Amino acid sequence: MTAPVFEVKLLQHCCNMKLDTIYKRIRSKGGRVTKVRKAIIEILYESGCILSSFDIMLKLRELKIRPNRSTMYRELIFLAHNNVITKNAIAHKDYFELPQDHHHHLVCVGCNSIQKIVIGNHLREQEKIIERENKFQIINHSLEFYGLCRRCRA
Amino acid sequence: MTAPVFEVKLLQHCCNMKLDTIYKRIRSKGGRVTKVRKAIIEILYESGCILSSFDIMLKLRELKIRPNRSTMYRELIFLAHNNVITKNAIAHKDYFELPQDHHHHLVCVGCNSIQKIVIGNHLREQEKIIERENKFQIINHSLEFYGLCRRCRA
DNA sequence: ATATTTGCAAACGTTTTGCATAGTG
DNA sequence: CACTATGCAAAACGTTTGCAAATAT
Repeated sequence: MTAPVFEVKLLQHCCNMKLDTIYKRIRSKGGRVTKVRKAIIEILYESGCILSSFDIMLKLRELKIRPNRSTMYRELIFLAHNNVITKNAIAHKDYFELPQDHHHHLVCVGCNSIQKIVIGNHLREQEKIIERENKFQIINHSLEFYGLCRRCRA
Repeated sequence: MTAPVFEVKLLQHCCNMKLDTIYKRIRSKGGRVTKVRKAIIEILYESGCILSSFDIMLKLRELKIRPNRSTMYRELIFLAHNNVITKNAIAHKDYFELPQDHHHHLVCVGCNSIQKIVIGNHLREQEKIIERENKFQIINHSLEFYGLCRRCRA
């Protein structure tokens, strides 16, 4: 019996939504497309990867935008609450990304870098069984692989 | 094409090691089997499930053991560092359990309860591919399913 | 005019630290 | 005796809150 072949590939820029669609959604919820809010979305859009609150704060600084910490945290809550970004707790910290095709993360325990990977969504089948057997309604899952990235292995 | 059938079952008490083996390991590392340390291990052994630092503190209180917070945190670090317990960060908090057969967790977003599930270790195959394709050496992974438990669904 | 967004200061919950004391092998 | 474990106080860390002022529609 041969092991099944899973598809594995890297993702680059691959947000599911256009920026305009995102802004429209914000306005449709009664929100305003402010400088900070817009910048956060663009930072996530440009980077194409998962970023911590702190990462985002740094990138805002690069853009000469210096919101108060609480403002930025509130923005992130607002955006996540309105499904404009997704929130993911990894190792005591919140990480954010724009909605994209189903994927998971490789977390380097050496340098704390996080990279995306796409593996076939084989958990979906298992989720159905888990829901049935445990009478537990699954909303989402989080799967991270911890290890050493290429640089840190050397 | 029929969906593959995955094995799903609940775990109860199922630590891989006997308590004596654990104590021996601690002594072999130059550690002492103190009151607090022993109690923490027994609490995890008895409960058979994953517990937060806070949970453990509460259970210690039930046993009339009231260590300082820092003592307990240091114990948990010591035990995890010596592979007597495993540490798992879920939603900004550390959770601990005794080493046991490979399993994952169902995290209820309603009541924050966490239950164990065993699913066939299908990730092992994928891990090999991920390691090869990404030149990333995987040490372990963490997989949690978030959703609503039976009680919270009602 | 009204609601949303912001800054500030202060608090939160969890975890870690430094240092002196107590306890154990 | 030398070393490990503990208590205490204080800090670190990421995040959240209340409230008043500023801003946008």
